[in-house]
Amino acid sequence: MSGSVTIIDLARELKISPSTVSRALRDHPAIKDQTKVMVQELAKKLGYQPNALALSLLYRKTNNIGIIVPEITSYFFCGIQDVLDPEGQHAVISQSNESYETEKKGIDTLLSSRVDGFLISSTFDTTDYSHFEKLRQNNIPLVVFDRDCEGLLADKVLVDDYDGACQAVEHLISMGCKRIAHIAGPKNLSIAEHRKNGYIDTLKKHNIAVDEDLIVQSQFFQMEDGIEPAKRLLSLKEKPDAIFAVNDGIAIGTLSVLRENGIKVPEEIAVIGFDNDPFSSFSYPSLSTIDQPTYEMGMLAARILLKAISSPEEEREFRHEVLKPELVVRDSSRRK
Amino acid sequence: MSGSVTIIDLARELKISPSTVSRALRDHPAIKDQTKVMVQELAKKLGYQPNALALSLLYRKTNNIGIIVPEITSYFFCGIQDVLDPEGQHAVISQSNESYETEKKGIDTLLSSRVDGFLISSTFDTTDYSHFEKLRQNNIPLVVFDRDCEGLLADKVLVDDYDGACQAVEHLISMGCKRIAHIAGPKNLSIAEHRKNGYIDTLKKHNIAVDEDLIVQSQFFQMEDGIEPAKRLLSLKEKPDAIFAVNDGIAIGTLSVLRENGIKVPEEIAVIGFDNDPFSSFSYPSLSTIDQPTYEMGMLAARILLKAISSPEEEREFRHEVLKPELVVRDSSRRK
DNA sequence: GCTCCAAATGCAAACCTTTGCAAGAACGGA
DNA sequence: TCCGTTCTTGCAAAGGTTTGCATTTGGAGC
Repeated sequence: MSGSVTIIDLARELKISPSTVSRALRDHPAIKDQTKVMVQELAKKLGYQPNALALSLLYRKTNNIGIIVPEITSYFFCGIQDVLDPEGQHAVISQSNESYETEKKGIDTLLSSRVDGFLISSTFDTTDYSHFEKLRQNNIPLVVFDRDCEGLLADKVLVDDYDGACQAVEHLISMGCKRIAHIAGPKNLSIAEHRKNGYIDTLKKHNIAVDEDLIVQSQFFQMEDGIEPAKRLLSLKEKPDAIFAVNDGIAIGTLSVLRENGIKVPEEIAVIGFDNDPFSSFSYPSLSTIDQPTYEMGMLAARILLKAISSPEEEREFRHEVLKPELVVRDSSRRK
Repeated sequence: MSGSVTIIDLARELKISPSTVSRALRDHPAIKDQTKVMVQELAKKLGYQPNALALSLLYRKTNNIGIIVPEITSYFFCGIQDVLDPEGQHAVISQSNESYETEKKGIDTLLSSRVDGFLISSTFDTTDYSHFEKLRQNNIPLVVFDRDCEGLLADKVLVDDYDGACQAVEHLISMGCKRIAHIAGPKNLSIAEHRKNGYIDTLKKHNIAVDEDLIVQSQFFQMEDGIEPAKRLLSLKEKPDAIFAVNDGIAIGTLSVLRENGIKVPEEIAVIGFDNDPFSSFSYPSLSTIDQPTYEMGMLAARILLKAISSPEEEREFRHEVLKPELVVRDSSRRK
């Protein structure tokens, strides 16, 4: 940042006023062509770059977007960046690592650095939304994506987890599975709850009794977190013939347990995950799953946020976009 | 950002000057205790937050760090954030997607937003470093990490890829493998080059002839990019009995090809990757690999950068840290 | 009541840019 | 030559904060 040349430097050099330089650079009609050329040439020669800080201060807009996510992944981030970049906006990221405290701190720190708006996907532990409410009170736009915060008034871009779960279970049923188990996600997390509800309702729809023993819970979303729940399912007297895991990580962990126990997938137990993570097509057997449009989710969330930032403060309707997920059938659930 | 309360607001409310308010808030000794209390209470009541923009302008320091990486992953980012956070620094991220042009644009855009320094891991295509040199000319600190830019004068935090490759190949040899193939990475990428050199030198050290047929190249680093090279290796008249892949992604792709061809791993062909990606322990068979200290790399790079930013412009020695990777043996190379 | 000193506070500049308004310059017409 | 336009340019304020220096305030001592 040192050695940067300012408009004042140019003005001094050319013995004209800073305002004239400013106008010349922005091609203001009131400036003589000769002056414009003179200024622009010197600016180029000296490598003048406007000081974004001064502009931010003046216009009360930093062109920085705060992003708070449990874990940063490149998929949705691509979508966000592809929207932000052309608009000259920057992504300032804070990873919450599934910690409510970290998330809260992240908001404060980004807030004090004056980001123009927030894109947020909340943690497991986030049940209290007062730190989000605070944003609205400060009139800072906020778009919630991926993980819903139920009851929070905000723009939202979500995936229809319920529908995805229905598709997954319908598929398993169509493959002839009768005892379908579910490894559910962390308790108070809405996406996990919706997936579980989709599971339950689909069973009911097909007049299959919901057996509470067949619903176990995972603590987190990583592959190793699938091991324990899978073992619990295997220890049942009446084993399931299919497992619908809350996400691909858990499903992969499950596959490893089944493999170790010599259980044939999908012949003995079919498995399906959720997310369509890139490794899911390379697991053994390749994992059936529900594809989420993560890139689109990132784009849409970013677009909505930018619109909210640029639009006047008039009370808008909050948008509530729900993207459709899609069944991807692979070997782990393909019978015969 | 609207509705934010300033020092001037506090001053007006209390009928004192902004400078007094400023000093009171910062606990300046020249201010009467009574005044301090009065100011601090009002500040709290009104939710005053200092305007970081104004401070940045004044101190010529944004407390923003620019991060440019081919693809953002949470592992090294955790390390970076854990260093940045306590120092009140923020990560502004630009993903280059392995595109040189995007990388260059990323530098310019972050530069104009006045980040204090850069953490950079360059793309495949980056052979010209003039955009990095520009940073040094502007006196903006830069730490290169993970992927080396050979010949560039800058602080660097790298992993000893050569040594990692040696460990991998030594291991394969110790398991009794004779015809060890290598799936190399993109041509001009230094880490790929180093890994390949480690492979070659280790073979030579053990008096094993280097067979050019056994060295094939992958185009990128994703799992699907391992398929084509693996097939090429399998089409050889004399098949290899081991494959050292340039990274875990390629190795996983390779495993899938071997599986499809009914080749037993590790009995017929042993496989080892590089990186210790989280999915590598859940592949089938679980993948032997070289663990990289990504978290430490992130931390160290961030620490060095912060130091460079805070230290005076005196010409320092550039630091050149090389972290040691570590062999992780799993099923894909364990010969009884 | 006056002087002097210390304690407490205020002023103004600096960081960099934009922009409404005022002022200066140039020029045409009479 | 002078007036009235029309072009150009400059001034100053605003955005929020810090800080060296000057100023005010208050009280003690004589």
